[in-house]
Amino acid sequence: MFSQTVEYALRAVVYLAQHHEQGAVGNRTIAEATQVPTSYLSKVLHDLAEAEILVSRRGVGGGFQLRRSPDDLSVLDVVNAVDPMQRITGCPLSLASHCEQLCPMHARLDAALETMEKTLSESSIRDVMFAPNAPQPLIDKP
Amino acid sequence: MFSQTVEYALRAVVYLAQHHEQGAVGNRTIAEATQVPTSYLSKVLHDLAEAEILVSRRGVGGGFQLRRSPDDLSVLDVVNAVDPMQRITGCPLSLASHCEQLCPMHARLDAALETMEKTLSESSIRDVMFAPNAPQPLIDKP
DNA sequence: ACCAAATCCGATATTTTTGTCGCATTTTGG
DNA sequence: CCAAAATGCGACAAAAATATCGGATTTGGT
Repeated sequence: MFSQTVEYALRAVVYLAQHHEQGAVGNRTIAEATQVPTSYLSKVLHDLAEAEILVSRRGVGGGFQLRRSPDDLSVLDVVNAVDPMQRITGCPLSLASHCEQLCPMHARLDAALETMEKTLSESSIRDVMFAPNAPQPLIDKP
Repeated sequence: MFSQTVEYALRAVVYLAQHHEQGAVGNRTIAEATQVPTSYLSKVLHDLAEAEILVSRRGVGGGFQLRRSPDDLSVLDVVNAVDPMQRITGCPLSLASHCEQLCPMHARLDAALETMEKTLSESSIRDVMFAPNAPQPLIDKP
């Protein structure tokens, strides 16, 4: 249901949130910490930078960094940056009389998508970094 | 978010529910009515038959038919037959301390999946066939 | 018994997603 | 100014999802 790419992007963003004070972090470092293939991660990070979620700095001491605070960044923002949620807006069969109002079949599916979209938009990155009596993302020892 | 295959399977099942009294309906007929590629639909129908959602009868006058009533068949049943929902049960990174309890990041994602799964399981095929002031699935004229 | 209608099923093709590689470009420090 | 560290980026490779084709098999009617 969630693509591999979404999972990777979330790992990277959460990692950067955890190391926010450390300035820019290189692709290699993030890849190792998040167990994502290095060369693929560089693509994902690039997408996140294009979506203005990360800032990238080239050259020595460069790397990636969160552009906004983890409080102002939702999980949905990250998802949409790499693998945008596709709501059902028009009739997939292009039936004329379904254009204005979807049939109940597609309406239900879209309602489910809407709920999920809402849940993701209401979860900030900080929200998913800490929870009582639960381990922290990416960190083995509690 | 929903695969093409899920969309096709739902169209077919709803079509068969709409033509429940007519006995078995051939692949060709369903494909035309639902605007699904004929040869691909035959695979999807086969999967639905294996999942015991449809009965298939070969030979002259054969075709596919719902095995259960549309009231006893949920959207989730159809989804799981062709493209099973994958919940997040264990830590995708295999972190030892996350095995018992997921970190909040994965916990939230899985909660969203759980909500969607619940919604789909609570929607019967009959539920998505009719709604007040809405067109019927697959049928252009209201 | 034979023929035509229909699913079954395996092989193959196409497209998208996921992943890899190498080189160009940018930047800092000596 | 040069070398090393880092991203940018385009081309390529592999895997999975989607789609097509053709023949084997089953079945009912004549």
